[in-house]
Amino acid sequence: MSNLTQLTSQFTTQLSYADPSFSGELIRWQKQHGRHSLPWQQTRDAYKVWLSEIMLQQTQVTAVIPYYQRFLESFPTVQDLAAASSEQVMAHWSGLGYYTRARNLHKCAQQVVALYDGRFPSDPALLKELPGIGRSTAAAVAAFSYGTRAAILDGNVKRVFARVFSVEGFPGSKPVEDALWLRAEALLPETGIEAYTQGLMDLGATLCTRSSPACVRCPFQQRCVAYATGRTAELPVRKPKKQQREKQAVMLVVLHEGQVLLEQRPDSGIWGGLLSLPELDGMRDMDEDNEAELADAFPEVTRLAQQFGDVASIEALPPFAHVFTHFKLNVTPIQFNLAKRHVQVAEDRHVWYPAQQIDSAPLPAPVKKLLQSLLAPSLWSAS
DNA sequence: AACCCGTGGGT
DNA sequence: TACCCAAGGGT
Repeated sequence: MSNLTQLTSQFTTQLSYADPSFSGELIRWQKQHGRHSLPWQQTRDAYKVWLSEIMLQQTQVTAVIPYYQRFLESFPTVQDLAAASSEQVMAHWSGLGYYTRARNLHKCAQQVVALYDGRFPSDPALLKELPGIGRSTAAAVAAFSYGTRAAILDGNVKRVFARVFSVEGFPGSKPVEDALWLRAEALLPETGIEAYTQGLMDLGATLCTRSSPACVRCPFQQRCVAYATGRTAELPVRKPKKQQREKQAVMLVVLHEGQVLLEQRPDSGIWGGLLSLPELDGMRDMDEDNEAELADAFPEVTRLAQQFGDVASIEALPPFAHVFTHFKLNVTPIQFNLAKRHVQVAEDRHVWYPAQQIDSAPLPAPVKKLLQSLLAPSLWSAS
């Protein structure tokens, strides 16, 4: 195939995706049936739009709302966020997951202040260069804040397109995603980008849901190939599953006079940049013989605890499991009550944290939950 | 290009 | 229960 033929073919393909009636129907539907009173709507403040879009990455609306409100109360402007300490930002994000988002959020705020005098650019190409903003988030921020004509492609859009146009293949794979981007660009309306973009999200979130979609109320019922062929349950194609691994960790709960010993985790890897409980030798791959291994670990973990002070008593706490997207972590917490605390070197990653402040500490959700149950107010005086 | 990165809710 | 997956980005 000649280069010219190839170009012509691509161009023709892209043109064939275009269909003004698609955006027209969606915009009409969004204005009448879409969502209009989410906390980050009814504003064109790019800071608020951007904050909501970052929080909503791979995260459901109901989970985001309280975090969004707390963030705005503590950091009303991008300048406030840029000036905040890293620990303040991480503490506000604690429990929301994907903590790289929080570090990038902080970096992004600082860059917007330094490079753009606190005003987010309206050009998606410039937005995409900022930390934590990819192609889809850049388009959403530009569209909602400035009315810029740009295409999003999130999970909602992938699901709607996969069904309406019967797009085969896992939407996360490169070739399928490329094809979906082509459609997303081709279907953009000439005007009304805000209602159109919101409409794609609303349709996917409220009607065209993963299971039992409300096709009877769908504006695209007439043109939906998956509906016509009874394949809404098969599209979009599921992610190919791979077998999950299990890991185990022994966590130390070292207590002394109402304070608990915490450890700063590295920026990369699981729970990056958060505080957490000290662990025995990191997280280990699970083998068949983990009970024996745990028994072996007891003297080892005791020696570790003795680095921090004189151990007065030891108590095995109930083990629990935490399931991640890609592995399952079995945690064995062991409590050490210290009679006397050793002096710490200044630059190590350990910190004594007051039990009263656990609620606002930058901790992973399961660790915070464990400490909250353990360090209930009535027990503060215990050790 | 495929994999890594959290948590909570739904089925 | 175990599995799926949600307003994705970084590497």
